[in-house]
Amino acid sequence: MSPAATLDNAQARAAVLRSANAVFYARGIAGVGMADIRNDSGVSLRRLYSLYPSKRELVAAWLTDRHTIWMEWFTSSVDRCRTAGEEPLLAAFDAIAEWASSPGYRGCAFVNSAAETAEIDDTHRRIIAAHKESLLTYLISLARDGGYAEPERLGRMIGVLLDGAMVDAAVLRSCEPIVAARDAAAVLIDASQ
Amino acid sequence: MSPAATLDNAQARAAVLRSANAVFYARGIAGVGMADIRNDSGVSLRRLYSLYPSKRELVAAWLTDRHTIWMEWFTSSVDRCRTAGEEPLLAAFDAIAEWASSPGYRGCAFVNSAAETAEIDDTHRRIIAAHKESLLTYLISLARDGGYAEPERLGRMIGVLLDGAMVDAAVLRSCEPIVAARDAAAVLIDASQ
DNA sequence: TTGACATGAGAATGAACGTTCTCCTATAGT
DNA sequence: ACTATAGGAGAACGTTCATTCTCATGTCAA
Repeated sequence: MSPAATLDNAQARAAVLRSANAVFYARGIAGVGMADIRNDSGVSLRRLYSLYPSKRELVAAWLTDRHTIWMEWFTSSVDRCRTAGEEPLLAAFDAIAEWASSPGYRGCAFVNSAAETAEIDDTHRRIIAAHKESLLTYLISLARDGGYAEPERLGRMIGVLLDGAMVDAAVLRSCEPIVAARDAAAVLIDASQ
Repeated sequence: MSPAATLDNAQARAAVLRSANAVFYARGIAGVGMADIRNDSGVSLRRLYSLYPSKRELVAAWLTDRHTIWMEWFTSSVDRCRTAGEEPLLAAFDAIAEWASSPGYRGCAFVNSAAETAEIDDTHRRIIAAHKESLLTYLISLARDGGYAEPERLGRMIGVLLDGAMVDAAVLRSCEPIVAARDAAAVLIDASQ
């Protein structure tokens, strides 16, 4: 099959997606060329195009991949706090706060990508919307598990707060909006007892 | 001085900014070329560059201009509802909901611009952050005028909700997040009585 | 009228970038 | 060993775009 020295398709795809994740998030889709992906991943342009026939398709693959990665990170962060006895719906904000404090934080990759009209097509838009729907579904399930009144309503309210927190923390380069959002979430949760 | 048939600098600037506002918001900064601005405004490239020495400076002028325009629209919308007897902090969400229902809605221009790393520089980022600070100041003043406990805290919570509502309405192409945000704001306001 | 200057229309320049192509190496199956 | 094929390196192509330049026109002050 493949020689030991080179990567098989699955390995090459993984390398490309890893680079795409780093570089698209850091510099935006329009700010990254295919040559940048090649330089970062070590996968040649030729192979890159054999794996992903166009930049659009690479972006779609990246968004899909990032959805999985992000949701795994997010749910496991919440889980960790849940087992530590914290209210999961509040733990969500702690996870975001920790992320926002880390170097290179630029807000939500999906929101940022959606803002780049020139680089985004309808396929991308659908992936992004599906990601937000998925996040909402998860938050609603947390609200349901918590036994609150009107879990769907509570979950949606928390969802708007979370997105606002991610965006404002990036724009203002501060965790203060996340603190305010968490604070608000606590009030909403109290009111849903 | 200037011939009657041509525009003086002030008129040309106004025409350029009007076009910039339409086209940068609709297609993003990277999605618009200087030639597009010329085509839309009728101001020649040469004059365009004599008014704004670079695209960066045009973008900065647009952001500054849009801040003024948007804040005027927003505060007057809130005022209109205030005189109609509605709680101003809730009227804010109604204003956003009406905007989001109008054709061409693409979320908050400042958030979208901040997401375009490749096109945005530090000057732009400062204008954007100042806009959000200004919005926050206004919301806090509304909370203060409403006589609520901890108006700064309430204003900041409403601010995160508003931004989340604008973003999510754009991403999901739905007013539902705005409704959820308004709903949450009502609970927060109640809790601040 | 004449010369200095502003302006418009749009061509030219130079860089960036998505995508394809060429040349060359190395491997795998025979 | 021999050929067909995959893959790498990176040049080449075609386009887009910010920015500048040229040429032609028109205006104002004298």
